[in-house]
Amino acid sequence: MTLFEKFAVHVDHALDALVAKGSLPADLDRSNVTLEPPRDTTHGDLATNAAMVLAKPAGTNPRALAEILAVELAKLDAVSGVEIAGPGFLNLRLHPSAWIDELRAIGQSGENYGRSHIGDGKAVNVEYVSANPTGPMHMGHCRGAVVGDALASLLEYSGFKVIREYYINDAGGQVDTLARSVHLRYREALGQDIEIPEGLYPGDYLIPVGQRLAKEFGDQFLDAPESEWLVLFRKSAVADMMEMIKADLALLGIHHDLFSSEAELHDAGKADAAEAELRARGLIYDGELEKPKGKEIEDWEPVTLPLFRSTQFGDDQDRPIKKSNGSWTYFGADLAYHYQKSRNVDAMVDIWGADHAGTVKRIKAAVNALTEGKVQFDVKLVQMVRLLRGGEPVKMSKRSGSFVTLSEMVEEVGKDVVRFTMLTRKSDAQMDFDFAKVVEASKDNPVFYVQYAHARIQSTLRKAQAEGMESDATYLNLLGNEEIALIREAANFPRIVEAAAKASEPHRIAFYLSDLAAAFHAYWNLGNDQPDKRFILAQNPALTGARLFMAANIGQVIRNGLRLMGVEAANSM
RNA sequence: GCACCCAUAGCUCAGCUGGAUAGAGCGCUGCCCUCCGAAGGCAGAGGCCAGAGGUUCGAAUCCUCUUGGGUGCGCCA
Repeated sequence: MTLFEKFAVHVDHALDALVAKGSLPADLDRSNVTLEPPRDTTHGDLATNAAMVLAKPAGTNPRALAEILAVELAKLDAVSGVEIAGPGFLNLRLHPSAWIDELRAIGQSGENYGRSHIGDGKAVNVEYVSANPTGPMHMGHCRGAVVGDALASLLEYSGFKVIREYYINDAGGQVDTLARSVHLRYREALGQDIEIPEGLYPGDYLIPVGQRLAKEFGDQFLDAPESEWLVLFRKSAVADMMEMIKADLALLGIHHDLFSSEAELHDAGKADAAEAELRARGLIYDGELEKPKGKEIEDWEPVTLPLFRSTQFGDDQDRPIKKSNGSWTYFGADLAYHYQKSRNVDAMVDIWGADHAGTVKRIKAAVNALTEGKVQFDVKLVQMVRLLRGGEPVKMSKRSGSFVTLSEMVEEVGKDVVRFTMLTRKSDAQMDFDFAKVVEASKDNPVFYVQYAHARIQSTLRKAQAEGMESDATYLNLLGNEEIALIREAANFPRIVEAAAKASEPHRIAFYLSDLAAAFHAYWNLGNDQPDKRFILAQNPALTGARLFMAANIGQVIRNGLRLMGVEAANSM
């Protein structure tokens, strides 16, 4: 149990005591009572809003309730002082030993410090990346991949049973385009001159696929009609693309548990089942679409299609689930996919690019209707990343097939830099990724800053060891105010992890680590002016051991945070 | 035309799901290496949290409207 959890219980018991005395009603809702470290450290170590939140329903005023609650809290051994402040905050000051106990707790928990059980073993499906299987991963996929992966780790660490899923869109028109593009490369491999028309994929990465098919099938399909090779080439090319994508993801340290195929979903009749279900509930009907506004469409003709009543859920239009040729629309297929998925889990999270923002509402509405709200479903949008180099935009042309690929990014700046940097903004805000800045060794680069703090800790431990001293928890009571301040920051880690998991916001870990690193660097610099504030004091092995113990455990917290982000901690730089 | 996202220091961004005097980095001003890593640190200046209403003990945070940016919007994927 962390220090905050312990004191939350203490506050609860103090309220119980007031109830027992008859000074507080028994049936008050305490869910809004919080216990937090105050922003301003002069306000003490912990603050609770209990008196303010409960005063009104208890029929009293905050100050009066605070007075009697303060008396109860002051009875605690670990509390050295209670103050009533502002509109009715209760500020608690703790004996240093309370923080030193927490430092010991970090030492005992080690790599599990920050782990929690708030997920209660519930199964959560996190679907991320899901790039179309038509080419290599490029930087546009990168942020969603990192955010999704970090979120999955975060949920796992918080006690959820996580399934990392990649949904392969291998049934739409774009994979037919892929197959045709590959057929061209196949002909090329057999010696024909080819020209790649507009609309097909021009990338070089399809050349080896064509060569492989040429080797496998000879000239069997050279002049054959499309109907003979399309399905075969499509399947084969998609398999190749997925191998390529998996290799790209592996460069970022990303490995999914489950790859599900849209085509297989249809083959298994899941989409039809979903449609039947929705029709039975009156959520699908046959009707006509309105002509889209804002854009002139010359060949518009009203057609009767099976429509989902998404207007019932706030969409501005009912949406078709099938096209006039009978095949599934993307929306229809996606609906079926989520329906299928929802049967095996307690919650689902999708990570989508912001370009799909317009469809979030309808899919959430549809899925909620299908699961009757029993399966929590959320879509996290990840905004665009602008690539820069020294402040100048990196030029990209999709038409020529020359975009910045994920593997190029990782090759240039490294996996850890990509991952950390992608988590330095909340995901629904746009971000810039500057190739020059992210590798800069300075304090305005958080990747470096955090790594540097960890490297300093490790080098200090190495140096101490060389001088025959080591981390020792025997004399932790020798630690002073500056050390306590640092421990206080480290002790925030479990709270941050929990909040980040609840909000599905992995970027909070990155910001926290920057704060912790700043606190560490500040502490370190005390030793510049005051030699007795350094870690290694030859004449004082007891204090040295205590400080090294603290340093080692600050390092542990940094490692735990970095691990959630999928970033390795540097031992030297 | 419509939907979604965003708007916080000169710049880039946090702000712990409603808490106290709104924070950090860059840039600017002034300091700190005989030293375990100065690749760092300390201090100062800098704010109408886009604007207007509302909700309540309390709003940058929640609701409505307005303004200004971004993204997307076909039976595409």
